Amino acid sequence: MQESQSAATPFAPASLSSVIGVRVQPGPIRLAVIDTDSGFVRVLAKRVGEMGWQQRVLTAAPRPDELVSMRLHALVVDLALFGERGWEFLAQVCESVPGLAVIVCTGSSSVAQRVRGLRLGADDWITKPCHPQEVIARVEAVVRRRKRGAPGAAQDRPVVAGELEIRPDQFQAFVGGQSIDLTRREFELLHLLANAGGRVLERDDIYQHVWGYAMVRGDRSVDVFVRKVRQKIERFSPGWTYIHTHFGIGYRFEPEVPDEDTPGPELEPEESERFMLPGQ
Amino acid sequence: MQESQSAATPFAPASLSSVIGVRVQPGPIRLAVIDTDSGFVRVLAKRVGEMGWQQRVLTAAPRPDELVSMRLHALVVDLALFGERGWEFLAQVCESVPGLAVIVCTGSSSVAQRVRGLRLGADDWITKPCHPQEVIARVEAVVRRRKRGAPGAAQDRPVVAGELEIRPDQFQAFVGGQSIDLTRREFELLHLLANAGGRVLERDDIYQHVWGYAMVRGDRSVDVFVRKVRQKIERFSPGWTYIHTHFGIGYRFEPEVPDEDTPGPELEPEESERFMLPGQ
DNA sequence: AGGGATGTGAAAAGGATGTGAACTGCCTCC
DNA sequence: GGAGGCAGTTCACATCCTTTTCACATCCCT
Repeated sequence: MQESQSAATPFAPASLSSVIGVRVQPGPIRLAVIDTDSGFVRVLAKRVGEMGWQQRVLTAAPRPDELVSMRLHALVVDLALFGERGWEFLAQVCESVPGLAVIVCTGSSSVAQRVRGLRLGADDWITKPCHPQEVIARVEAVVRRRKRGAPGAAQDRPVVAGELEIRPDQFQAFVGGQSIDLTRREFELLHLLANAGGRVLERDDIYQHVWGYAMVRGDRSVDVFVRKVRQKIERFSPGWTYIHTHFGIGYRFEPEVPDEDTPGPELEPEESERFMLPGQ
Repeated sequence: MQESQSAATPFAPASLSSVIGVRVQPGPIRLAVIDTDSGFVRVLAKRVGEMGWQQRVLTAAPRPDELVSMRLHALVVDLALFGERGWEFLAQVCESVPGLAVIVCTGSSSVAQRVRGLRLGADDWITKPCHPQEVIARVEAVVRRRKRGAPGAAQDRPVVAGELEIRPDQFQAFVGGQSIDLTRREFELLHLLANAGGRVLERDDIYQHVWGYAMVRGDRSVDVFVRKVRQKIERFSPGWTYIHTHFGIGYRFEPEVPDEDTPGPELEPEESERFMLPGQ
């Protein structure tokens, strides 16, 4: 009964460990680099990959709406690529994608240029040549600062799956606007699974991520909580199956309405099939 | 702690939350510089003064709680002053005052040192000698990044919710024009919750924003103040519920009047749609 | 069929929150 | 200078909710 995984993302496939990761973030940082310096890009990409971040390398300026659709956390850009239009690009990006961390990484520059760049909205300005570790550290610093800015889970967008709506800002899931009444652990479990992009997550990984420490052999907590979540969802979204068991492995999230006849007696299946994979 | 006032004006009393908060920069940036390099400090102070910022120059390390009471937005520090204890100081400040922007400005350093500093929580690392304009631009960039998310002066606009009217200009809440008589912290707490747009705020976030520094485990201050605020509101607006508890997470603000005519036995009372917020 | 893995229900254990009150430090007023 | 009040903190206790644990049923793969 093994099932195939979901489609690949535009980003380099992230390892499971990076999804479950060490608690740096709700997930790995999504980073884009705009540069043509192949040596620099290669070295940086290697380090970024080691960090478990997702990355994209661009050699030309994307449109602002493309940047938005990439759902980036940070952008590293060499303004030299753009010549005179660099300032314009920088200003436009900073204005149209205010949540995006912008780090300029470019060759030698004057104080006046750096000040201008920072004033236009850049978050940092690094002078080449530079060490990739420093670039990474500065990206981290900027992203960290950005997340601290807004209390509450403004960073996570709601996920709609089948009749379910998972809202990180409420630490709660809803069906038809009504709260499922999940506890914190239950919610985190569901949230983790729903954001795994259809992958099967192993028990140990789930436990590690939701409970925060390593699972001891024989611990049934994950199973018990999966049951609780299933029950609570079933009460409000009968007929649907969201959490699938993979024997000997773990669990996988995917909304599935068992064929036909018994749709919702009262619940309209309006938002069916609207499952969106988180970001990417 | 030794200290010298570089600007004649002591810091103007300001909203506690504006120190750490998501708030837009209503007034000038409050900056402290820890350095003994009199030449650097003098030149920087001049520029800072021209910007209209408020500043303090310190020549020794203040305690974290002193930093909090200064209500700073940013701190520029030369780690060289501290010798080996510099890392310790940096780590402690960044951890206990998470809302404070920390910019290290120090002499020549290695990549490893800069990476270490940034990882410990510094927001930027500038190498001396440097141009004061660049220091200012970088401080601005960091502070700007932190206050993201609140367009305009929405945070200082009155909020009307249910029978409650929260007036930031008065540091007070009213019911029917009558003051609820909240204390400073009580008001800050209510104001923070009411401006969260219905999101659930975690205790740690609340504490960090209202109290200004990191909450230690076991601190019940948030709970106690929530009770005080609830009591005071209840006296003037009986029947309404404004602050909701989310077990294991924190609190959420949403005005709700229990309908007494249609007591649905087990069904949750419908969520109120009378709650309007300006921003968000 | 056998052994291990998972589903299920309920009781026990563990934590979190509500609440009242004592305690501290600071300020004002007498 | 001291009494009294106010704001904020800390503590103890009651209560409620959550999480863990356990025994047993059921399911799956070999």
